[in-house]
Amino acid sequence: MITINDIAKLAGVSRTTVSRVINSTGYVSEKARKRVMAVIEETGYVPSQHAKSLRTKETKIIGVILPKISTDTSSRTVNGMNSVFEGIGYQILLTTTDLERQKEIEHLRLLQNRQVDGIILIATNVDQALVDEIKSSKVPVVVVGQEMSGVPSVIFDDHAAARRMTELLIEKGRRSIGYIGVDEADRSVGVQRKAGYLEAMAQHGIEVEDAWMEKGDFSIGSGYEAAARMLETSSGKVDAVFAATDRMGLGAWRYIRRHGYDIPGDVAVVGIGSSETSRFIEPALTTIEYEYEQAGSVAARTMMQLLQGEKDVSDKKVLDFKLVERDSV
Amino acid sequence: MITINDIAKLAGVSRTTVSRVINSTGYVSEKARKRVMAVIEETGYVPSQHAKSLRTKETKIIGVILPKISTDTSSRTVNGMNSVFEGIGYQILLTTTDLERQKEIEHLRLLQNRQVDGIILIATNVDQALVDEIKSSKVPVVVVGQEMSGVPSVIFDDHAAARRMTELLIEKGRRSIGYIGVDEADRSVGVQRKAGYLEAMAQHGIEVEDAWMEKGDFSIGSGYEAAARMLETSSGKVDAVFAATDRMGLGAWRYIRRHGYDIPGDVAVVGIGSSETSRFIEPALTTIEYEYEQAGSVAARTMMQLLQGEKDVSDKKVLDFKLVERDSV
DNA sequence: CTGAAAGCGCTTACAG
DNA sequence: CTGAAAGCGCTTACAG
Repeated sequence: MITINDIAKLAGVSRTTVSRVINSTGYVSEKARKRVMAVIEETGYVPSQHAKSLRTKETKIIGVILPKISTDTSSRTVNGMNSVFEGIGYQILLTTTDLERQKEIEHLRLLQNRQVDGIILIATNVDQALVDEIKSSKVPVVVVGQEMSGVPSVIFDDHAAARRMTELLIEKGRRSIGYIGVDEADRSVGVQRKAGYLEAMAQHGIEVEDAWMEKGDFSIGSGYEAAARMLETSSGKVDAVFAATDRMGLGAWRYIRRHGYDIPGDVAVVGIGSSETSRFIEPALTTIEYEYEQAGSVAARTMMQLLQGEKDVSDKKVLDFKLVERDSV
Repeated sequence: MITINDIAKLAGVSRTTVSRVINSTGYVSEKARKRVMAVIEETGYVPSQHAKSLRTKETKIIGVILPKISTDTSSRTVNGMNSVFEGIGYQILLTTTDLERQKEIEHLRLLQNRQVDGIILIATNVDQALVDEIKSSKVPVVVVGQEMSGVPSVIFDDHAAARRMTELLIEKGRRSIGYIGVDEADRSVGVQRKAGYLEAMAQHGIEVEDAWMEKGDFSIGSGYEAAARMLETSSGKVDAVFAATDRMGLGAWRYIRRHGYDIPGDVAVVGIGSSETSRFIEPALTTIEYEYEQAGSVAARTMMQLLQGEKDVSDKKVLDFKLVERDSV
């Protein structure tokens, strides 16, 4: 392996000088710079990041923890972050928990050991253990997708989005609106969205029946099952199904079509997330679109503020949403 | 920051001993080990990977270059690699080129600077510049998805898969089979699949008309456009469309349905890749399923062989495929 | 404008 | 079973 010492020797200067030309710091004569550059070019030398980091305590790497890499959500968020980091010489180190909660904590630790400069976590829960781990982190952490008091977070207005969607359904004349939610450990999806739905229903004086409330686990299959239970127990009384996520909405959509109901004639189906498949099916799913790219870039910019030691970094940025009305209502 | 020296002092031993208990190497008395462990526990000490790597020249990190993170293909491949690496203490550093070819080379360089132990590249082309970069790499490189002579690669049998699919269409009585391919810089998708299609056609004595051959760019939209051109110029003569990828197949599917044709009554549509959406639409798309998880795990295992300096690592592993017949034929 | 020297936090022969 | 010392490849005051 070729090192800074080799370059120094070949260029006939000290390694201090080589370091200076590499980093363009301090004074270096034009002649020395030229010679060093030439040698670097010839040899294809690249400085060891480890040695450098060991000295400077900086890695220019931001660790990103994703729940799942295969989703639109993840890729769009990462793209948003990339757009900010790329220009300023930062790199992203991606890890994925594959939806295992325990791994969020594990990866938080692993990334710190790798000496990343900061960590952006796309969170799926607000467990106390997670919050504790974040608060005791040596490096700045920015959370996306969940609100955590005292931790800089970028979130969507899940409550308002769900309320708006429910109102659309009510405007369209639906009254018996079933809801497919998820576990409440996920505050954003499990709690906020449900609250938005319930609030809209209450405001319009519609009493929500027990049989209308179902729960899934984010998967398409669980949406299918939930729709089945809902339509069986309330014996076809439901005239709309609101799924907290597009994937579960897709499952519900499939159950409903398979069992001879017309969408939206008999039952309307809506989701949240604007996935590719939701746009593609016929009738296309009405959904809420979140600006994931923006979430990514806002998170990245927040991280940079933290890294630059800015004091007044607000610990909560709420992003907008857009209602996308399609054929399923 | 707390270092190995602090631990040594607190535990009343030398840092050599601390190093030994951390890495479980050499002899350490039970008493010393206990004391050191206790101190590590209390302080929450974690060794600096940079310092460690600087000494050992090992990082236990494998860099992975993905063309796009949002696809099923990518996530399944990464999962396959994870299943191998997780057990043996290796971590994955993910980067994405977002389909820009130049970035494959750039990332190859960046990862080497980060001193990863090896690089797995999910390749989209076999440009000479790329091959050169790979061959001059300081660390082992394994390529997935493209055949590169002299470079260990894991590939699918694209030629056989396309031929098999074409034969299915012919068995079903189709004769005028249109083909939507991609640029030939991509040997696997652009060249091999087309060759398989052409071979099957030739073997069955069907002459392929110019108007049946179209080209797209992997996107859904390009499949739509290609189908449009195909059905217009050959004035409805085509009775099947074979798209080299599911996404383009989806586009074709959409065009065909929108223009009043029945699938599969008037036109059959098939793809390759087994994407989620392809399964979900009605009629569901007939496709080829590749074992991406297996590709990932095979690539990971090949990497480990390379890292362990094994001599007889075959530089070409060809994976199987499965024909998934659904409603679109 | 340039270089010698110290030091970042580890591991690993070597000697005991 | 244990420790002193050298060294991995850099950067950065400090002195000239």
